[in-house]
Formats: sequence, C-alpha cells, structure tokens
Amino acid sequence: MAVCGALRRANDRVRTAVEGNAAKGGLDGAGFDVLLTLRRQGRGETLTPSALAGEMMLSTSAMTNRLDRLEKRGLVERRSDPKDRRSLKIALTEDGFALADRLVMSHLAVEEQMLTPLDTAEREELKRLLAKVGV
Amino acid sequence: MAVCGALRRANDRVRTAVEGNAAKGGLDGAGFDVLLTLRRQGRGETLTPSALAGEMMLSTSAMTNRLDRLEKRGLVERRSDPKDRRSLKIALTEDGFALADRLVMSHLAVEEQMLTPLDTAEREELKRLLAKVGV
DNA sequence: ATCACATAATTTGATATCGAACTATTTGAT
DNA sequence: ATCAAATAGTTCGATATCAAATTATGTGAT
Repeated sequence: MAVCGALRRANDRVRTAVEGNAAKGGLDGAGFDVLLTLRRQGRGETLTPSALAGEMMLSTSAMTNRLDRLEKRGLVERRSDPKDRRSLKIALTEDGFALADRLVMSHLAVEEQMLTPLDTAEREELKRLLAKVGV
Repeated sequence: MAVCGALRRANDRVRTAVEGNAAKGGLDGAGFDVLLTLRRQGRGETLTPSALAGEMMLSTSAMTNRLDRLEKRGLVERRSDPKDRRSLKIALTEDGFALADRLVMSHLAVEEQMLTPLDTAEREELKRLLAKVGV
C-alpha cells in the first residue's frame, strides 16, 4: 500500500523546492510563508499577529519571532491599531510587497514545475483524492 | 489548482493522526519513527546511528539526541561493534520491541483509517499520482 | 611503518518552535 | 463605576533540530 509514505515523500519534495525558491530572496520557508499570506490579502491590507498565526497554524510566540526577523529586514511593519491598543496590524512594506511579488512568480513556477509530470485531468484527480484523505 | 496546498493539508492530517497514535505509547513522532525503523529490520537486527539518520533523512546529531532519550527509557540499546570501535549497533530492547509491536498495530489501523474514504482503486491511483510528483 | 585523509558518533553553538507566564488593554456582569 | 475574566501580543524556559567542531578510530598511499 504505502500511500502514506508516498504522501510524505511528495510533500517533502514540494516543500524542499518551495524553500529553495524562497532562498532566492534571502528568506527561509517560514518568512516566505508570512509574506505570502500577507500578500494574499491584497496590497495595503493587514492582518493581526494572531490572525496570521491562526491562519498558518502556528503559535503566536513563533509568529512574534518571525515578525521580529521580517521587521528587522524592513519587509513588514507593525502598526498599532487605534481601535484596540492591545492589537497590531501587520502590513507589508514597499520592499516587502516587492519581494513577495517577485518571489510569488517563481514560487508558482516552482509549484508548476513539480506538477509537470501530471496532466490537467491527473491534477484534478490528485486534488480530489487528497481532499478525501483524513476526513 | 491548489494541488500543493491539498498535498500539504493531507500530509498534515496524516502526520497528526500518526503522532496521536505514538502518544498512546508515551512517544512522540520522532521516537516512534526510530522504533519503527528498527523494528522494520526484524527482531534482533540492528542499524548504526548513521544508517538510521540516513534512512530517516535526519542529521546524525539529531539522531544522537533521539537515541539518548530512547536509551534512557530502556527502549533501545547502544552496542559497541567489535569490528569497528568507532561504530555502534542500535538494537531494540525487549521492551522496545514489545512497544513497537504494540504501536505498529494501531499505527497501521490509523493509517488505514485516514484512507477509508478511498476505495482500493482510488488508493492505487493516489499512490501512482503521488509517485509522479515525488519521483 | 607512517601519516594524511576518511569515517562514526558526539558535543557545541545557534535558532525555531511550543506552552506557560506575563503585561497591557478591553469587555461584561453587577 | 468597579472589578473579574477575556484577549492581544510578548517574553521566558525547555526542547529539537542543524551545521560545524571535536574525538576516536580506521584506511590507504607511499
């Protein structure tokens, strides 16, 4: 059978390729994921650290750490929320958006590259089968 | 498309379920993987720390750490190799083999459980498609 | 036989993560 | 209006991992 082993190997391979792409922007997979999640919100949109952590299935303390690094590199900003002074809005800076923008292109190309052995019907079938796993 | 996202989510679900099973034996996924890899060699068979690390795609230093914990719990033994005094043979103890034996049953049941939504043909198809992604 | 190099495992130093404790602020019950 | 409980984010302590350095041993070229 060994379906679960095949699942893990395929996932590892994709993850490695995706991290390789992030490295081209001087990021690790962790930092790239944050940038990508922020960019997905759209230009100028923000998320709180908690929302980011929740979306990325990460502890808030890990998110604090990731944001520290990204902020230090000038890729994200912490903006205080005037409505709730406990809360923060995390926004991509110009640089952050530009980097995310640049990386997302090759990121998509890398993901596409990993799937080249599959034709369109196979991709749909794979997605369908994966969605059924673990219900 | 989002095939890669589906891949990651399916893998996460399986991993979580498998770790839940390991926890029933007081192990984490890391320790369970080592026991399982040793048990797969057969009763009384051994592997060196390097071989284990290689097989599990882990650094040898991480393996030293895992073996320390398992040895402390009396689940594995480090046996010196008379042929090469640099080298060690890692063997399951009686307890280790018994625990691995007990957990592997429920482990397989858990993996099976994760795949119940798929019939036999679908499992084969999924494995085939995953193999095309993961080489 | 010697000595440079290779190899096995461990130790060390750095970092990412988690859960728990902490600080500051808001909410809600009275 | 007050104060207990909830919430947002950070800090802290512990641990797992990796890469590099280290120790001990083996191998091979001369």
